[in-house]
Amino acid sequence: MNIADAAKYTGLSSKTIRYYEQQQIIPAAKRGDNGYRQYDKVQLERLLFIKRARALGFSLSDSHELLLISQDPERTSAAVKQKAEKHLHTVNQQIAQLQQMRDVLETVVGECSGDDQAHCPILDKLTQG
Amino acid sequence: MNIADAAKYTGLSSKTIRYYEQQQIIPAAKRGDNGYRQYDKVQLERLLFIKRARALGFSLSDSHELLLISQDPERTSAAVKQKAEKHLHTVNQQIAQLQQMRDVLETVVGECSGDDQAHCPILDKLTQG
DNA sequence: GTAAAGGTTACAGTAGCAGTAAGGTCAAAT
DNA sequence: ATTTGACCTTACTGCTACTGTAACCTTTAC
Repeated sequence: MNIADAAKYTGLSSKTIRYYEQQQIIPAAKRGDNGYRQYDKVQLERLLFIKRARALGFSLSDSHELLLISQDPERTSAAVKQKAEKHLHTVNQQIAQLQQMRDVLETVVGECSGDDQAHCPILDKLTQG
Repeated sequence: MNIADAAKYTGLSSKTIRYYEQQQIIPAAKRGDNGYRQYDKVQLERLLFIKRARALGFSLSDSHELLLISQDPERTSAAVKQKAEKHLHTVNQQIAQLQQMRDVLETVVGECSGDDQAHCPILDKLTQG
C-alpha cells in the first residue's frame, strides 16, 4: 500500500504521514523497489493511534510516548493514567480560559449596536480595559 | 521611558514589544539620541490595546486591525461587531472541541485503574478508536 | 508517446513569541 | 579612571504541527 492509500485509509494527509516519519513519531516505513513507502496493517494502526491521540489533544510528543508505552509489555496503566490526567488538567485550563474570553466577548458584543455609529463598547473595552 | 519600563507598565516583555514593532502591529517607537526606543502615553496605550485584544483571543493580525479601526474617526461599530462576532464564533467552536476532548478524557481516565496492571482503557481507546 | 497521477527530497512559511549571541550604552561603585 | 552590572541594539535560531512549493522520478492509462 502506497502513501496515498494510507492517507485515505487513516484520514491523514500524505504530507502529515511523511512528517510523522521524519519526526520519528512512527518508525520509518519500508520501501518498495521504486523507493516508495509501503504501509501494512501494523503501520496503519500506528498512524491511527497517533491520529486518535491527536484528536484528544495530546501533543505529537505525548502521542509518540503513548504509542511507545502501548507497545511496551512492561507498561503500567498508572503511567498512562498520569499522562492522561495531566493532559486533562491542561485541557480544563484551556477551556476555562476560552470561556472567560467568551463571556467578555458575549457581553461586549451584546452591548454593541452594530450600526453606523462610531461609538462601540467593544472598542471601549479594548481601550479602557 | 525606555523599553524595559514600558514592558513593566504594560506587562508585556521587551521582546514582545520589539516584535510588535517589527511586525508593524504598532507604529515604530521614536528613538533617543542613543538609539533607544522611547515610549510615551500614546505608545503605551497602543501596547495595552493590543494586549487586551490578545487577552480576548484575537490574533495579532486582528488585534492590529482593531487598533487601526479604533483610530479611524470614520469607523462604524458594525465593522467592529462583525469582527468580534466572528471571533466569538471561533472561540465557541474551540470550546466545543475542547469539551469533547475533555468528556472522552474524563471517561477513560475514570475507567483506568491507574495501578501496575498493563491493561488500560485509555490505551484501548487509542488503539481501537 | 505522452500526459496524468502518483511518488521522492528539500526548503520556506505559518503564529507568536522566547532564547541566545555579539556588541553598544549608561549609572554607580571602586 | 575603570570596572561592574543593567540595560539597550540587531540578527539569528527554535518552538508546534503541519502546509505549500519546487524540482525531479515512476507508474499507469490512453
